[in-house]
Amino acid sequence: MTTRRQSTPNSSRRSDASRRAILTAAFDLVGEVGYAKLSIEGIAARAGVGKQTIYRWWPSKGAVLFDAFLALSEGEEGEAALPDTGDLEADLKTVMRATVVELSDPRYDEPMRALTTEIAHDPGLAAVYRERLDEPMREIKKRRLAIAQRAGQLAGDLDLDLAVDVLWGPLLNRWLQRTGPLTPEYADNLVKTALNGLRPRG
Amino acid sequence: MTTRRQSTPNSSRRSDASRRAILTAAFDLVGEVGYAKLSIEGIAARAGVGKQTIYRWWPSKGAVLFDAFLALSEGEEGEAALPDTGDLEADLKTVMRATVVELSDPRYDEPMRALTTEIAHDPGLAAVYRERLDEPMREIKKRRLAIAQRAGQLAGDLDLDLAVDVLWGPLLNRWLQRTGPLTPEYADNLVKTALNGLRPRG
Amino acid sequence: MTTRRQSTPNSSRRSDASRRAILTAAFDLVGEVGYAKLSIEGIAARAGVGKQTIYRWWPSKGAVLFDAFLALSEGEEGEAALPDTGDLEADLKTVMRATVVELSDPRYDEPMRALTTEIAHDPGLAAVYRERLDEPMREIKKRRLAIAQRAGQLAGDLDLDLAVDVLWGPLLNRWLQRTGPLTPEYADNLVKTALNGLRPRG
Amino acid sequence: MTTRRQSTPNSSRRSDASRRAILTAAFDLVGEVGYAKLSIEGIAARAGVGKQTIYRWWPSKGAVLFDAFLALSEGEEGEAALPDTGDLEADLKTVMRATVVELSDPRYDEPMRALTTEIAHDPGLAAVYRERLDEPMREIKKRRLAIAQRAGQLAGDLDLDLAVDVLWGPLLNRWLQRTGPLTPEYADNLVKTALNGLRPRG
DNA sequence: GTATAATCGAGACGGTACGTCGGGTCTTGAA
DNA sequence: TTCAAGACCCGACGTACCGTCTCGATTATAC
Repeated sequence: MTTRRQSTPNSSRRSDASRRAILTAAFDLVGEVGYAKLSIEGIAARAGVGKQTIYRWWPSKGAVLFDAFLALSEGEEGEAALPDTGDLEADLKTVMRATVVELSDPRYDEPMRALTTEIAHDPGLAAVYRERLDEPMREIKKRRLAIAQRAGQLAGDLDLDLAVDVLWGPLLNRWLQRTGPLTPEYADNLVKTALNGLRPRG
Repeated sequence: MTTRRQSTPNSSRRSDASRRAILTAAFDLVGEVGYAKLSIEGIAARAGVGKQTIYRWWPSKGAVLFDAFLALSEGEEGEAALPDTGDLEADLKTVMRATVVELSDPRYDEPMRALTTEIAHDPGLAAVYRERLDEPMREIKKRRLAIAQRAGQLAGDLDLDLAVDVLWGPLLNRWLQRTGPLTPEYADNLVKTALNGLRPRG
Repeated sequence: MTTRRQSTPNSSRRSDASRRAILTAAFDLVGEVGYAKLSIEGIAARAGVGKQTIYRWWPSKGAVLFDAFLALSEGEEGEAALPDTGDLEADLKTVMRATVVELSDPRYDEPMRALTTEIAHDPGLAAVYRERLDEPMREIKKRRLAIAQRAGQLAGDLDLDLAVDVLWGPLLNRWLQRTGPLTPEYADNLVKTALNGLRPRG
Repeated sequence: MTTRRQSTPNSSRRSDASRRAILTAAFDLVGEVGYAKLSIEGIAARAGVGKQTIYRWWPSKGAVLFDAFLALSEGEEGEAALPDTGDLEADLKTVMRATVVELSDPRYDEPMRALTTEIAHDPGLAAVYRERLDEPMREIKKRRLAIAQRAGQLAGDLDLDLAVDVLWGPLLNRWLQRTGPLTPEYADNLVKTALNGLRPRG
């Protein structure tokens, strides 16, 4: 039997109850009052914790929030995979529609914006984000695309990282900047257009 | 046709010197200290202006910053157009490379991140942004794409708004989240891939 | 027929309506919100007058308030005299009781405290106060005392200025510092004690 | 009998260094710039203390100043007594002349005016003032008068509180309102007149 | 009987201070 | 040693007024 995997290196003295209370409080609060009004004091008060306990273990407000997200996605990792029915376009549409639903859920919208913009301003956080969240997710996506590529459904010389960008980038950008509404139809059109390209086909 | 005098409708009593000083100070400061450390107090001090003069005319820090951007892009509007050599792919690569250069310029990087994330958190600001900056720019892009479409270089049923998303979304997303480096090569590959699609061609 | 006596030297152009509105507003406001919260802006707003109109004619908040008091006591001056029934002690008690009543009237209490403390901090104002309000009142009091002195009811070598101090000083001090309640009995005892002295008689 | 350690009941966590620095700064500043220009911000800066530390422990600017006075008079209390040579008039003149000197000292004049006028406007402060400063001082004075009264030097039915008023009220009033100069002669005359009364003596 | 110049209401302006919030550090006493 | 609690110094918030400064729009003489 292996020891419990630990996402944050802990001193043996560290109170796990406090840690959990802080992450929960942070996630809840950012959804309630928004990122701008989120404060360490507020998190500490809500979590029933001294401010020092937060400062002792996290370097910044963004780091707490980030850990709160990590805690959420913990356990999903490793096993997750994109659906594979053999029909790439259909599978991607399914996934993209699910992403649309998730981004539209007010319960996740605010916290996710908070995390995203925090990352945009903090290169250090961005690096951790890439390593701990973005890369694993990207790997999952690339896995499905690689299967399709091997089956000749994607261009043989296609850079799969770029492919992920072309598929998800437009959606995330539209979400973040509210350039337009996020609908299942948009998800479908996006997948179709990205796959076929803007040029006319034969 | 009469010339436009005033880009922002002003009370007749408003001091234009103060307005300009504030916008300049805001833009400069956000580049120097970053958005997180940008303060109304700092802007006022740098601009040699009372705080009240800022609060009198702008509802928020983000709104000041936004106006600073507007002031920058003023005058360019209306005449601007994407290059048109007849070769769509080459033209788009030229534009996309220019965008890469601009986004890499530290003089614009911080302020643009600040504006972008501010918009992400403030729907009101987002609406103004769409109307005053995003839509005009998007129109310019769509104009070039429409020409190509009429020339049969783009799919006849292509939604040009979506096309703009597919072309620029990936780049902006990579920039904001620092998912990877912004290089001219990336710009080229992006354009090529978006035009041809992920699927194999002929 | 003589021309109207003018308490403040006026330019012929000065608007008397504004002047009156300002003094009224100042007096009313100091009674409503207290001296600490009395502001030039408030007075101007209440009087329906531009701030500059106040600054043009008065050097300070205290000066406005002072003029408001002058305006009140205008017209009384000159004719007023202390009662003279022949019985000095009775007459002084009457006057002192009236003073007690006036000082207890909430309509005058706050403004009078304001004026008094303003004078305490502003020697310039104090000088004007002495000349325009204190001296005239003191003269009236001394007139009555002089009559009594000539009638042998007061010590022949008595300094009447000091006598006024001894009679009214204790009352004003008790009022201002709230050292004790202001009652008619206190007024009576004060008069009696001041007249007879602290030493035993006879 | 145990020694008293703490004059003001303190939370156990309160920093006594800060408390003292604040009181000293307040007293010094009021003497330097006057009460009108005394600001919490200024006190905090001078004391090297955060503003919040002042707001945490005092409700108002006046309360700080008041405590500064209390701190000054601490330690003197209890032992102090008026001189008693057997000659009441001489003793009172001595005391009254000392008061004149103190009130004329510019080092005490401004702060004392500030305190007095603050008390005049704040009944709450006035109550504390009576209890902590006025009553103890008054008691000391009455003690001396009581001795004289028992010796037959003062009227048997004399109200000693009123006697204190009659002796000190005129002086304080003249000082505060600057009705006239404060001289040793005035002190002497005041004592003599108050003792003998305004009426002629046998 | 009109010019014309001082005065008016209004309110923007550069400032100072307000009283509050939260940042991040430090200390205390209990577990 | 860590924890909850919270005082501390500090910086910024957004507001209230300060006293100065334009702005037209009245007025009420002096032309």
